[in-house]
Amino acid sequence: MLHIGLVDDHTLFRKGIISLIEMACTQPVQILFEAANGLELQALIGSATAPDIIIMDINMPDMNGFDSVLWLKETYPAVPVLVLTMMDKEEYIIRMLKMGIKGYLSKDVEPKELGEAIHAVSNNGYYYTDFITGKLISTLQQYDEHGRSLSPLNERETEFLRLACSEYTYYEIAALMHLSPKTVDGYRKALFEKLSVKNRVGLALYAVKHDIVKL
Amino acid sequence: MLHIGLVDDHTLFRKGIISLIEMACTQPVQILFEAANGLELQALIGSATAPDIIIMDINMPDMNGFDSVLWLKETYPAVPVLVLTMMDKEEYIIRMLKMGIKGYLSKDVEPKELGEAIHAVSNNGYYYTDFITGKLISTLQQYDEHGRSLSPLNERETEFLRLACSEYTYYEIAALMHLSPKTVDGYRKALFEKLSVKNRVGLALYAVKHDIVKL
DNA sequence: GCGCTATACAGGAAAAACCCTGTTTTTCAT
DNA sequence: ATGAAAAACAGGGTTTTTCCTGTATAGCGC
Repeated sequence: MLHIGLVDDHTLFRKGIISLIEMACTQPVQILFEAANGLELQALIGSATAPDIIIMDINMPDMNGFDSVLWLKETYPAVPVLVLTMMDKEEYIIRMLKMGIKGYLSKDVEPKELGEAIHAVSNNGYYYTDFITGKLISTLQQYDEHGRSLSPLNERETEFLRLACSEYTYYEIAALMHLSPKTVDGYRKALFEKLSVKNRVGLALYAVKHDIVKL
Repeated sequence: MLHIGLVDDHTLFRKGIISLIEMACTQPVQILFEAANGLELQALIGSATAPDIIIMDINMPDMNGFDSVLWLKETYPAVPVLVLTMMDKEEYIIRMLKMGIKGYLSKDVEPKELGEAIHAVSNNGYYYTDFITGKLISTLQQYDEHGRSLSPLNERETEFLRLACSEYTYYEIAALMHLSPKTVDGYRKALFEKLSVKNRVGLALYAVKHDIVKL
């Protein structure tokens, strides 16, 4: 018997997945718990035997997939996580892989593949598709010919970018960061170059797109 | 026999819904077709008898829910549409209701409610919950004491806002809109007031937040 | 010590954004 | 048709952003 924990904020999606798993799986499975977010997961996971696999979404209210996996790795490091999400941004996959998830699946797959992924994770310990491999390669290609990383921003730059997504003037941002306005001016210029944008709007949209600021 | 058409870009979600409908429905149902977006819907709907109900998502690639409903109302005006989405923004609901959809359901409901909605639409012709009513009321409250609308942007303002979320200067935006830079200046000022923002970054973030521009 | 790199900082200037006030034109309801 | 509202537009000003070039300092490898 395969014990599954399911973490996704959309009830209909959860129920649909459960229905599919129960119908399609060759192996007998049992849904140990359903959680709408990380907080519910924390409350529910202790009340049963540890699941053989946790299927996890990323975008969830209150406590998202990243924080949930982080907590799981500290508290239940042995429980494998299969991320099932429609977010297919490179950064998300990379970030999740670094956290030690065992598989990453798009919601845009056939039920058959979900079944295969579940069994692969429980039998082999992992399930990575060509899709993931492709994303990883495209990430590697985000380094320029000098081997320098193009996008990873450092602490100060990230802080500046966050503040640039506001109604503060650069002068005010400088004060908030305890820097000279001229230094902030340098940051702006450097980021324009790094992120290939031409003005502050470009910075703001980049930050939103890459979840450096949340809306 | 109840004939259903399903339009949603996520395969797993579609299959899950089908599994749920087939298991839970008291009445015998048949899934006439599955489409991943409006284009697929256009291609598939003619190849079968007209469905008794179409279940439709909003966020879809290539051709979204709005355009799909628009097309349906022109081509198959008699086919009722039940919108099933996770987008619960007032503007979306209002826009869809104006287009004449027969029901609006969040993906965050119990399967039971989906079944009820399907039967209500096919029997009574519509299914509107308290959730919708609440959203409608909160929309009505978006008018100030003078009865003026606070947020609904008109065509030109929306177009301007879209262009403001770019790296064009206001001067260039004026040219693109065939207006004087001074008029565009007026738009900017008016929108700052309307949207309670202080600079162009505020405009851009508002636009993203309200899905006036997509990232 | 000697380069190398990253960070913090300046002067100066041009461009763009921002913010008033006020005029003309278009639209539209009665 | 006509008066009110909305849209388009200007003059002219201040502030902010953007973009140069160039300097000082601190850390690090060898």
